[in-house]
Amino acid sequence: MILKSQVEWVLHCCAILAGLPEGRYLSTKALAELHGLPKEYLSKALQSLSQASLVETTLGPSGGYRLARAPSDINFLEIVEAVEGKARSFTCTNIRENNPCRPAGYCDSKPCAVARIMWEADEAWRDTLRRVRLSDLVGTLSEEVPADIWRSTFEWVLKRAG
Amino acid sequence: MILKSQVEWVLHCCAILAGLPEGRYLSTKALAELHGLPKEYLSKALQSLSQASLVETTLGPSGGYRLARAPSDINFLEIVEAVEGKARSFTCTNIRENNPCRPAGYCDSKPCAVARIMWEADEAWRDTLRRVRLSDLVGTLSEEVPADIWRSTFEWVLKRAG
DNA sequence: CTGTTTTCGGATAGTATATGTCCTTAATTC
DNA sequence: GAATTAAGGACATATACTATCCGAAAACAG
Repeated sequence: MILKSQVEWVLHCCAILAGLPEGRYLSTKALAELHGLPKEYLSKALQSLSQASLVETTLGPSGGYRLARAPSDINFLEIVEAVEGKARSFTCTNIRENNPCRPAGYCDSKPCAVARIMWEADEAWRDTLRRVRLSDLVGTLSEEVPADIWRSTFEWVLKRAG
Repeated sequence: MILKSQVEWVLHCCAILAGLPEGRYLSTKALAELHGLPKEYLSKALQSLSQASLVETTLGPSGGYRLARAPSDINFLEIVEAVEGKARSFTCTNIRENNPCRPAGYCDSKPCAVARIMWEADEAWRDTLRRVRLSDLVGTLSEEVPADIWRSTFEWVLKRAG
């Protein structure tokens, strides 16, 4: 059970977009360079954010991405699910139905007990991510990243933001 | 992020093994037939349980698997990790190090803030599974599965248990 | 002792998914 | 009109999952 590397990518990208001034856009090219990522493939991940309506885009030079909502109104789960999908990590194939001791045509009243437990764990994972806002990440980063690096990074970004 | 189907398989198998009388063994063949699973591949999953010391084995006819500990002393996380591995679902590749604004040779004092949040969610998932004992599953099943199916299943099992 | 059954490990093949690249199209800016 | 961008399709590669087959060693029955 391994998350796509795209999850890591878009989380870092969203943190950068969260620091972008109102009305400005940042391109795939800039985000790829800033994080040392393959531009073409990162583009696919950003398209996922776009399809999930987490970011807005414009075309042309000075075009790119910006957040569609305030960082305090976007949580981690939304970002993760945008690229990873909303499917549960555990899929029940109902192997209990293969039990040769079952009467033919017997129908279960409840979903499988095994699945219910696995889904509960899945929900705990989702709940944790749902509780963390993008603004929380930005807050942590602005505290932990050395001030000069933090500042020069956004100078670098603003120089490239349309 | 999708768990292997083997996870579902071994959980159901452990539930059956938990109902096995003291000192008896159940073979891969029987477990595969009972759940309608490919015998050879299920064998790999059961080997994982064996390597994790969750089950004990004997060879020869009348050989097979039995639980190494009481069902109340085995939790879901142990079983899941036996086949799924103990690795975290989110792997941090430290893309922040690619930031061109970083001074050369700069070293981070803490693990990445993004990773810490993702790992926290991972821990919530693990905690949930850790809290559920195999005996809890058996308890639920014995309540929910119709008594006649439950009984005939274990008659079927005992007929094949060595 | 011989033959059968079992677990276990290695080898191998097929399938699905993840990763990565390339190209075209339409919109936007200058 | 030329350059730049997001979007999406097509395609290739890599990695993991699923599945099967085989041989070895151990246990058991006759």
